[in-house]
Amino acid sequence: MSTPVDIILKRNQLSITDSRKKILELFVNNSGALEHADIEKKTGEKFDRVTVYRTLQSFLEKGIIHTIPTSDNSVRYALCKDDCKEGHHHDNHVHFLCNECHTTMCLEDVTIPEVKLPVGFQPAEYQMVVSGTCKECR
Amino acid sequence: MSTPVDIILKRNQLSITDSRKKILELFVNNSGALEHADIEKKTGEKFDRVTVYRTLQSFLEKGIIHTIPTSDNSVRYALCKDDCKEGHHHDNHVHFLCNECHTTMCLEDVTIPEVKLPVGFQPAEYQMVVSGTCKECR
DNA sequence: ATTTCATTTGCAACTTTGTTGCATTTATAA
DNA sequence: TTATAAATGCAACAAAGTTGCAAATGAAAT
Repeated sequence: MSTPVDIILKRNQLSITDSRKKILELFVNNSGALEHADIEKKTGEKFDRVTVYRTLQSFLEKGIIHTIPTSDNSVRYALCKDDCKEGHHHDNHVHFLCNECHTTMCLEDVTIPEVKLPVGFQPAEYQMVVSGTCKECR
Repeated sequence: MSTPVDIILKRNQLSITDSRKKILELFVNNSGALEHADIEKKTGEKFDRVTVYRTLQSFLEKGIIHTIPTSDNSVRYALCKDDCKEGHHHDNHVHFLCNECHTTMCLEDVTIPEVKLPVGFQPAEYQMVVSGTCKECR
């Protein structure tokens, strides 16, 4: 039988391994974004650091997850809602960073507004992160 | 005599030292944002890594520079246009990241548009980064 | 100009984070 | 069940960031 996680892996031509299943499950079951350290903790350091790096890398390449810009030196990943085209996907939603619980989440329903750039600037991608207090913490 | 850089330091109650002068000059003379590694390179590794970290930290605390969100694990800093209030400053402009020359720059004239968040979300700060091709590279 | 004193710097030692090559293990398909 | 390509874990490393402390320096007062 195929679990939801297996289906995602298959659809992206990734072989179904223990680490990929466990790590992808984390994203599916977590509403917020995860960074490398979170994953190591949540899997109980069951997998090698290298494996986690490589797993995240391949999820990223396949468009299963996307990164969220942060002001610090961490890299945060979140599940792409639906299938994103391999390579370039459309991540046109706003991200929210809660200053209380420090969770980063996707606001799938909030579309990034267009902005008028100075002459000569050719936009390709827009990223927007709003920080403040989230629904749960207020 | 006081150079422009000296004035900025004095205004922020920072003693005028060699490293602070040189590093602040980099920001004043560079249009784009700088990360730690850039600063070490551009100063010719004249200053200890620790000094650079501490200098950036104090500039940040005084509101002389601000960070720009990035999707990777780097931290990019740029000069605050005018005096920002110590601690919380208003960095309500859009940032542009060029995919050709990899420069990150402040678009001071482009204000981040407001977005309507789902009920319960209390915004405090907005960040927006547009990537694409800049004025110089097209 | 000289002295004083708090601040800043550089060094050393360390922790954490991320990378690479390679042998072993595992998943998939024949 | 077996063959084989892919994924994993280990080891060794490289890079990034931190901390404590002694020495050097800047600013203010004499």
